[in-house]
Amino acid sequence: MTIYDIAKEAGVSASTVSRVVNNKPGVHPSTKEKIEKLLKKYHYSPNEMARGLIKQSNHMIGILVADIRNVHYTDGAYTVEKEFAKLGYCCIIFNTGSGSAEKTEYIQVLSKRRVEGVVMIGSTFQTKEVEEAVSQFMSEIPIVIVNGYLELPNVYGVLADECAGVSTLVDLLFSKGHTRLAFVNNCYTPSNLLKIKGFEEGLERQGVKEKAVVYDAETTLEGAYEVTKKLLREHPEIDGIIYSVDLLASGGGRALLDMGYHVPDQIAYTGIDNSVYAEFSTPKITSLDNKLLELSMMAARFLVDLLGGGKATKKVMVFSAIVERETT
Amino acid sequence: MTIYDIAKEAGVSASTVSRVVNNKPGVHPSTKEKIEKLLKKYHYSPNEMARGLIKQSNHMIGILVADIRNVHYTDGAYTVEKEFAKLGYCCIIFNTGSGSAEKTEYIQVLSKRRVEGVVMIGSTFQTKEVEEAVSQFMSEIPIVIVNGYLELPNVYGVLADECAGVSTLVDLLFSKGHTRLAFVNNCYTPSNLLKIKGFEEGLERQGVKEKAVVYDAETTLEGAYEVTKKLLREHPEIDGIIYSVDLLASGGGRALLDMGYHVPDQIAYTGIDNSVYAEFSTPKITSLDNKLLELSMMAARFLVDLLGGGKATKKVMVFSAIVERETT
DNA sequence: TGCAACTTTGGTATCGATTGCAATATCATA
DNA sequence: TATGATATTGCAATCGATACCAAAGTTGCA
Repeated sequence: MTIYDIAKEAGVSASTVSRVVNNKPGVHPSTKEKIEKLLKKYHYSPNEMARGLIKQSNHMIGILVADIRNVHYTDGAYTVEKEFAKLGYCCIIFNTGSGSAEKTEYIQVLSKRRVEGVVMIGSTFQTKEVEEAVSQFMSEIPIVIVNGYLELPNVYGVLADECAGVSTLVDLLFSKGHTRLAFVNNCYTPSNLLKIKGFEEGLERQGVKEKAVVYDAETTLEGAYEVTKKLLREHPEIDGIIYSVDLLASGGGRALLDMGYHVPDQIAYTGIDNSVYAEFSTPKITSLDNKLLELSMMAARFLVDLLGGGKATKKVMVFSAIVERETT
Repeated sequence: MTIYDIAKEAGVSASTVSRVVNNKPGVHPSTKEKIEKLLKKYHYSPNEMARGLIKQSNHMIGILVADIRNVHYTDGAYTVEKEFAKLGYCCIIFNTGSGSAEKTEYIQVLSKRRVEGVVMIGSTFQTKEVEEAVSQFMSEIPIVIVNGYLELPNVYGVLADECAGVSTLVDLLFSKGHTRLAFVNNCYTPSNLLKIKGFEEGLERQGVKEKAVVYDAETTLEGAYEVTKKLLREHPEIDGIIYSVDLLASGGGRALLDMGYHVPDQIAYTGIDNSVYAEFSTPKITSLDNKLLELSMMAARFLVDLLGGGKATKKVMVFSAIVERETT
């Protein structure tokens, strides 16, 4: 059912039907009523592709999510979606994974779809390849990155200050008397590099002169378990561990228990992300809440403002908050 | 940058450029090369709205998710998304919430967007209102519902057999010597009604004559906590509880602990959904895995087949599996 | 050289809407 | 009844692509 079908049956022109569909003035009440009746009868639903084509605007935005294993990220995506659905926008969501190749591919797809704005969620969007793809295919529309930033005129960033956050974790551990700290990392994302930086800065601020102890682990419970055992074998003096993600902290905590350590007196540890792992592990894990949900909400608001022709801050850093539980 | 801009600069017609863009034969190699150079130079990206309009197909599908608090649902949505992204489809995702009004609204939105297929995730799509909206606005495209079904020619269902599942939970409890059972329900969704039915059928099969004990609780840890206490005050004989969702089981379990019950000897309980609550609560909760991820994957495959002109089973019931942990 | 066969290219209609302008109808007033 | 003002309506161009068909150009062979 097109606007022409309706027009023919009503004995009017397509223009008139269009006016009725869009509730525009200048249509005789009786004509309007007749047309409205037909619209209902045939459940007419305007073709948004055609409309988008002529209007040069389709009320679609794109959402790219880097890591769907992180519930905060997916929740963030839905937050953005809800915010835009309220405004009558459609969201095209792609789960890009952590690689750059897929990301640039999806950037091109979104460009072809002529989305009017994009929200990217994840620190892994902060790469040269993404930057290039954006500047080539998306230089005309506003882009807001959650937990990332690119130095381009149309890109805005809403980031957790993970560096500062982790250094406050160091402070916390020191304040509880844990001064020989180690960091267990899972992978070298921009975000994790900041965490390590925060770890080192925290130690420095506390006057520690030696090189920071950093171990690598697989992103699994078992990986963390093994690495934690290895860590304490090689560095028995360690009495505080910061894990780059809660998952690791959960697996590591189990290792500590099995090794007979008393938590948190003898050894304390924290996770990062304040995920379900932190909340539901035994013992419950002290963690750093990056407030990704708030960040996503802020990103959505920014994009809304930008689409409305308004301004937004180019780069916002939000402080993370420590959620203290039973491991410190 | 449109195809005409490229054509003008190359000194050819739009038709020729179109042929090159779509890699169609019949273009002289030298012409082709010249055009390709320009396409790269200007980062030409074809307007998919225009393309969709003329081609009468835009490679978009819609995903409606009823409940984003259920991680399995959101995971399911991403599973579907990934499956379709592989095939070059775009997914428009809407989080509809549990109400019917929003659902019918989003069905209309998807219809205007001319999506070629839809996946709905959640039992709450199984309502009269949704059925009507679908038959009015979406009778021409294939729809697959995860955990739901509608009696319409273009609707396909992939469901967990929750009724059978819960009755096997009853069997499990009986086999462990727990014969005075209660069911704690959170809300009366079609899915939960089936669970209750399974509960009653299970009891009947085990030869229980009395009326099944069913309590209602808010969908919160605290709600389950309170209701569990009330339940055991009013029915001290109860020695087994099935909670309609893991969240309740987690909260209820805490109440049992606080009341001094010994789990699972004195009283046993289970959740449903096999969510993080089941896995991470202490004690770890025995739960029913509805295999929503597999269901979603199956739904995606069905829709792919249907879009490819193939057939799919109208309604598939998948057996749920008990994941036994520490509470039974 | 002439003609058929094939390759390459362009013209034009089309998809389903919107929109400015022109045309017509309606009405009030002189 | 004539006139101008206003209310309705339709025409035709447009958005950015695709696709069929015709036209032009090229090649091979008699």
